[in-house]
Amino acid sequence: MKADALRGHLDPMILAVVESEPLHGYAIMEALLERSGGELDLPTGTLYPALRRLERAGYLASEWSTVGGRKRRTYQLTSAGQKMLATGKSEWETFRAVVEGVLRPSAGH
Amino acid sequence: MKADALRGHLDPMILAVVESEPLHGYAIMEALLERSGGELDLPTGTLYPALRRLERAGYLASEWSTVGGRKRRTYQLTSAGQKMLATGKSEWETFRAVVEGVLRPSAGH
DNA sequence: GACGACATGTAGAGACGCTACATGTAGACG
DNA sequence: CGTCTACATGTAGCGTCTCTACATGTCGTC
Repeated sequence: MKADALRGHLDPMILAVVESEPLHGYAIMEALLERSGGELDLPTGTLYPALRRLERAGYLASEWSTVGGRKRRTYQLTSAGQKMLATGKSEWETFRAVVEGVLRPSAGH
Repeated sequence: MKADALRGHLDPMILAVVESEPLHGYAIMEALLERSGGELDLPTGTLYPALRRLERAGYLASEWSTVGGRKRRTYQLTSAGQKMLATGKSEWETFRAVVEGVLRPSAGH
């Protein structure tokens, strides 16, 4: 999977992963890896800046904690984030319909 | 639909449109608009550079003609372009599975 | 003591879709 | 004749996001 393909689609995916429960960065990485069937193995240079961006935008809120001597920054979805996630899901459906409408040999060309 | 969403997905869409018949730039724009149900209205600053990029990469070949006093550059798919289109379609399926695996409330979270 | 898993982060590069601009023809309408 | 819309192609420069590479540190195990 090419890197560029992810553009603009990563944000809702991150939000989706923390929807049911707050997670810290590393756990978000693992969750994405698992939910994607091993396909989505984000480098830290992608994930952490994305998380900060989402927090700055008000979609996530973070909190530091220490577990087993390791510091964790745990992110949870804000109410704005929930709305954004819903929007993102809806936009994904649109996008998907657009791509498939173009890609599949249309009914009558 | 956000601009970034398109990143990395535009190329296969363009190739798909010229698969069945060669088209010139403006006609490709119209075909994309039609196949996408009016959603995909590309600005010329996106389409024309993309076409040149695809030609430079060897996926498209172009030829000038004049129709009704207007000059047209008509693009057709090369054999490399056909392969690329097949790859692109396959990658789209993967990508789609990844996004939906993450986005939809997973079976057991 | 070294290594792998856990955990977070920054700096800089590269790619590409967008806005805005530039150019020109053909046909319709008043 | 002048203006406007559709047709038709193109470039310059911007902004943004993901990536690579690097930096730092803990914990448990061998």
